Amino acid sequence: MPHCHTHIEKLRQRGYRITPQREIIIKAIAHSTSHLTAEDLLELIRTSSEAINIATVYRTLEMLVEEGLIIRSDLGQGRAVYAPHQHGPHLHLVCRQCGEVFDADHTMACSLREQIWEQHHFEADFSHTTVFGLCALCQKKEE
Amino acid sequence: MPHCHTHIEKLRQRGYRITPQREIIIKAIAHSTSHLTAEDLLELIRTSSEAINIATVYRTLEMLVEEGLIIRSDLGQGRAVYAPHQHGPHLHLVCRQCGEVFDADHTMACSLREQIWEQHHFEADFSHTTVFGLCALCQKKEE
DNA sequence: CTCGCTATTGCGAAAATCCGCAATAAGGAG
DNA sequence: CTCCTTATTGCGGATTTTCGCAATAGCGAG
Repeated sequence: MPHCHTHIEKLRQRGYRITPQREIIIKAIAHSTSHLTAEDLLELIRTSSEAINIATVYRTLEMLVEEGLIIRSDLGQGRAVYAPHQHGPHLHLVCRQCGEVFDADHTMACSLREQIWEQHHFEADFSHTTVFGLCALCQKKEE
Repeated sequence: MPHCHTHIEKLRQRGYRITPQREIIIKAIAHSTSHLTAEDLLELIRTSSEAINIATVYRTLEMLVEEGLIIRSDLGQGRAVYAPHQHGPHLHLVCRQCGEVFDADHTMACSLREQIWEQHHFEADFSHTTVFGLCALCQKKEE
């Protein structure tokens, strides 16, 4: 919630036009504490304001992902979830079991980035990479 | 190609029924050298044999992923690609510009996996993690 | 404040993916 | 080999996500 205006300013500076639809979407996702599907978001918006076309929601989400303001995770099952990216770049640890998303410092990936560069001349960007696995809780449940 | 029968045997032992459709799909994907979408696979199959329903392709792919015989990566743009798991797990380096996919040795991520474990008790699985970035070619074009 | 360029929206339709259900067939038992 | 159980297929249709295109509307210039 304190980030809405920062985000909007950032987008404006990068040459994006600030439309009412974008403001609404940005506010809604910034206020959310957990990850949302595009449909969730649409529902949220519908209650508080004019309906926004679902295609616009998808396009805005795609843009926000590209600009690094939110993150998108494909959790399988043909559904993607979106979440605010409030504390700067980081890795996303997504639990395969419960779907929970944890943030990890992306600087841990520095040496890996260097190795990839040396071997493939590929400039890897770990600033919002999604890593699947099992969270501590679900590991216990497995036994 | 040498793995088809191993795969089929494995599935049989795990209680799956071996249908002609499954054999065809397993052979097609095992023979492929690169990543395929479900549609690619359908096309491949159509040329050599009876048409198989696309839903069956998806269901078989999902099952093979669950059984760990193939891997699935979401490369964004609403498309998933599937690849044999025979050459061992690997990282997917996806170029943001041209969309090309490169494979990298996943053992490079070992130390990162350990760090994540120490800091978050999260059991990360890098066996088919997708890393976005810029490939060597597109880096040159950027200048 | 008005004008003009062009980014953005909404709409309808196309893709991609998944799902329910009846019909079929794999594989074990006899 | 035949029969039975039930996993699997094909089909049609639902859902999720994307796309093309005409209409709309930000926002910078004047």
